[in-house]
Amino acid sequence: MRGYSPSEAATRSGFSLDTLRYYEKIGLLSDIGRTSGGRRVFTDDDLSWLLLFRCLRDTGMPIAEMCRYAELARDGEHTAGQRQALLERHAERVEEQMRLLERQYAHLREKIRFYERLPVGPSPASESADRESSTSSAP
Amino acid sequence: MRGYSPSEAATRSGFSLDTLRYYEKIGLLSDIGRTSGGRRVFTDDDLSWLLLFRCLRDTGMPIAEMCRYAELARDGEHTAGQRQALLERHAERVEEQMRLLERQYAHLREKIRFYERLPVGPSPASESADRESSTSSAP
DNA sequence: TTTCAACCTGGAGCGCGCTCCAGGTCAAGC
DNA sequence: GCTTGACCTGGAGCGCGCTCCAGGTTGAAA
Repeated sequence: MRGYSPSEAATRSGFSLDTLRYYEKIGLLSDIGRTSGGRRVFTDDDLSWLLLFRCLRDTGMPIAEMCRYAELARDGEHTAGQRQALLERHAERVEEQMRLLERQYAHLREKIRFYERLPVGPSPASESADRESSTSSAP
Repeated sequence: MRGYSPSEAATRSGFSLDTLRYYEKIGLLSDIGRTSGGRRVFTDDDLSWLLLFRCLRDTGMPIAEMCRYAELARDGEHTAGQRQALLERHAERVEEQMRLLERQYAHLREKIRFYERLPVGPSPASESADRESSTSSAP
């Protein structure tokens, strides 16, 4: 149950100092402890919240929805069902995101293979042949 | 080699009409054909560019970099190497993105399993036990 | 011939998620 | 006691990628 300085919390969570302050300002983080002098002190608990937020942001959840989740958590144990549902909906979106990403990655790889097959350097041979489909400047 | 109306190009590419116009304005698309009356006519070739842009956007490439790619393509066959390199760098970033997404998806799933294990509804049993790690309001 | 939806242009506006700044305070080390 | 760097606040600004708007034109169908 140690306390972490703002910069330590920043490095551990991967958020910038400004972002941590911003998150507190908009109410995503709340009740962050302070020293007598007014400096923030982050607990392990705060840190695990931050890691969750890191997860949710990295998977594309908008901040407004994270706020909703945090709010529910603050409202107490009886919102557990809603929180679970929220995360499950998000997980589904993430799955779709992963499928899309994989599809488009395959597309990208195909494109790269097109270049790999290309005759390289100053070989005066086929230009404008073995294009992809059409006859003009293909991507 | 048919021609497509703007709205057809939009639905086929998944970009909005405004986005297509925007892409032309910033020079990402160029030399889009016009009717005598000034309406855009998209060719199959334009469409395949759009599908490539769709791929690159979906995988997170910034527009500026797509512009760079398009510019290189316009500069002719001799930039093929640069274009290939650009795509390969991007593919590497996409791979990292996929790894991160998968990691965080696992994290998210774990979180959800935490809720699934939770005693549900008005069972007066353990509250504030079987939390994740600490003793206070865990995420 | 008239209608009307689809299109055109230039430019302003917006939502998101930070990021930066000025001007000040705090506290650990010398 | 002084220095110095980490921290504080409120609020403005920014970069990105569109999105919307006003006001006008086009062209296919009825």
